[in-house]
Amino acid sequence: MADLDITLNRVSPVPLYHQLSRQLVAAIETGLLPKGAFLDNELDLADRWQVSRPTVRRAIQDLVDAGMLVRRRGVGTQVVSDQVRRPFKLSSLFDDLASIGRAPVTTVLRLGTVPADDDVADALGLAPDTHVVHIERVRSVAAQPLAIMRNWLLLEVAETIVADELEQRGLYSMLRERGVRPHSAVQRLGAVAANEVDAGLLGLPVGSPLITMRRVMQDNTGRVVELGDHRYDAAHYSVELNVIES
Amino acid sequence: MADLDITLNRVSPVPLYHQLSRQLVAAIETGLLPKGAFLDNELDLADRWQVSRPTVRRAIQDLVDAGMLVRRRGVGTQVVSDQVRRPFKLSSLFDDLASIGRAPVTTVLRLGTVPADDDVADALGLAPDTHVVHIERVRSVAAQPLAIMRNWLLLEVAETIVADELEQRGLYSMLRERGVRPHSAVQRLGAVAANEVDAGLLGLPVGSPLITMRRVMQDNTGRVVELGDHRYDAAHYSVELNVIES
DNA sequence: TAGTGGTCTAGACCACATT
DNA sequence: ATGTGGTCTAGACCACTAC
Repeated sequence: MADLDITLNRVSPVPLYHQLSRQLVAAIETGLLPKGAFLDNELDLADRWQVSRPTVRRAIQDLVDAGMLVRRRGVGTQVVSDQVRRPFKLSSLFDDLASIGRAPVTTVLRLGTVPADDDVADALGLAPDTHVVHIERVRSVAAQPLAIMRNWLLLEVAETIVADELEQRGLYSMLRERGVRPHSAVQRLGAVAANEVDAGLLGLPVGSPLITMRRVMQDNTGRVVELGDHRYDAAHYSVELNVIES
Repeated sequence: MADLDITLNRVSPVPLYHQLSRQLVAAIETGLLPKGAFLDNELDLADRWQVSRPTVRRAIQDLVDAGMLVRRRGVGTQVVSDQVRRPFKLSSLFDDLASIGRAPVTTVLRLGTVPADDDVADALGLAPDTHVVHIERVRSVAAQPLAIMRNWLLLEVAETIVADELEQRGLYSMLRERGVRPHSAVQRLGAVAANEVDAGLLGLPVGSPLITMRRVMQDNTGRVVELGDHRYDAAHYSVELNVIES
């Protein structure tokens, strides 16, 4: 791996460890560091790259967390995978589909302010009947509906949302623009047989298998901002995630 | 939060940052650090606990990764959730069920050596027709079958597995005993309507919704050890995961 | 015995948010 | 202007693995 050349810019606002980890990822993806290869030890790397050992360790740790490297005490650090490992991020289906090169179309079925029912109020931590913004959308690719997306949002972050914009972008990017910084979400994945309503919206026979995803999202101030209840046509959608032992 | 008393054992083999993070988790779960509360700043904490600031930061980072704390530069570190946040770990269904206090029963339907078909060989990175260990099990709780679990494993790690033991323990704990240290897995979740075979095994009508989970597991040497193809009764099972923005 | 990663320290300077 | 977390350094000692 000695022929791996790393360039660091100490003036850049990008942290050194991140500059390092990006270039390591690139080296693995291009095959310059093939599967099974060992990295040099951390002290040598720190010396060669002219950074401290903690900085080297932090860069390596990012790749370990992504499942691309394995460290073993007394042995060394080794490339375990040359696949692109996509972490399971806080993203919308729109982003998912757009990123795989297909052109999704969104139709807004409902958009308006409604009193929260008990379930919604409980999930968002509001008093029952507090008014919230309710959105219902259908996502399609190549005229094939793939997903029904139902969301309930705090009034103060969503009241300026209009349907036109929702049909062009993902909900999360609109929220970010309004100052909401998503931090964490609890998601529950399950499956159901399509009822009449959902089957009709998706153009499927009643009873077709659907993936259900229910999500409660908090922003970086700890405020619960969004409840999502989505249903995906299981014939055309699945969820991939990487799990790393910690 | 000044009344939070932390005790550290510097002789223990448990790292200081882990001793700290465990006690912070406990303080949050017992309500001693309620939702919304701020931690003192990192320098004060380091001084009070008589550890260095990097050690404090590492302990806090573990809780941030678990979604229990949020850090904001210039502001402070705040408790966002008093929920028990279970990370999505490398675990088997057996562990899941056992941990919620129910008593699962495992029935081994098949256990033996078979030549790998193209799909299995490809997933495990073997030449076609290499022999592998194939296992098929059904998991039940209270006489209700919940899951069908089909696995294919490398001969060298699984050839000593016997059915009796499989009915008492999770597969992963048996692998660990044989020196396999699971490191990462790629999982794909989907849904299907039950076919005749699976419906029969689960005691459900044909067409009932099932959750499918396909998993490829690597150990800490980068070796692909296991392929799993599992089906869960969606009426009785779902998958919960936390997603943290990074 | 030699070499590796794992943990820990005691500082330093900076970017950012708030007052 | 002040206080916060974010980054980075240059060491140290230890636990584990392999030979």
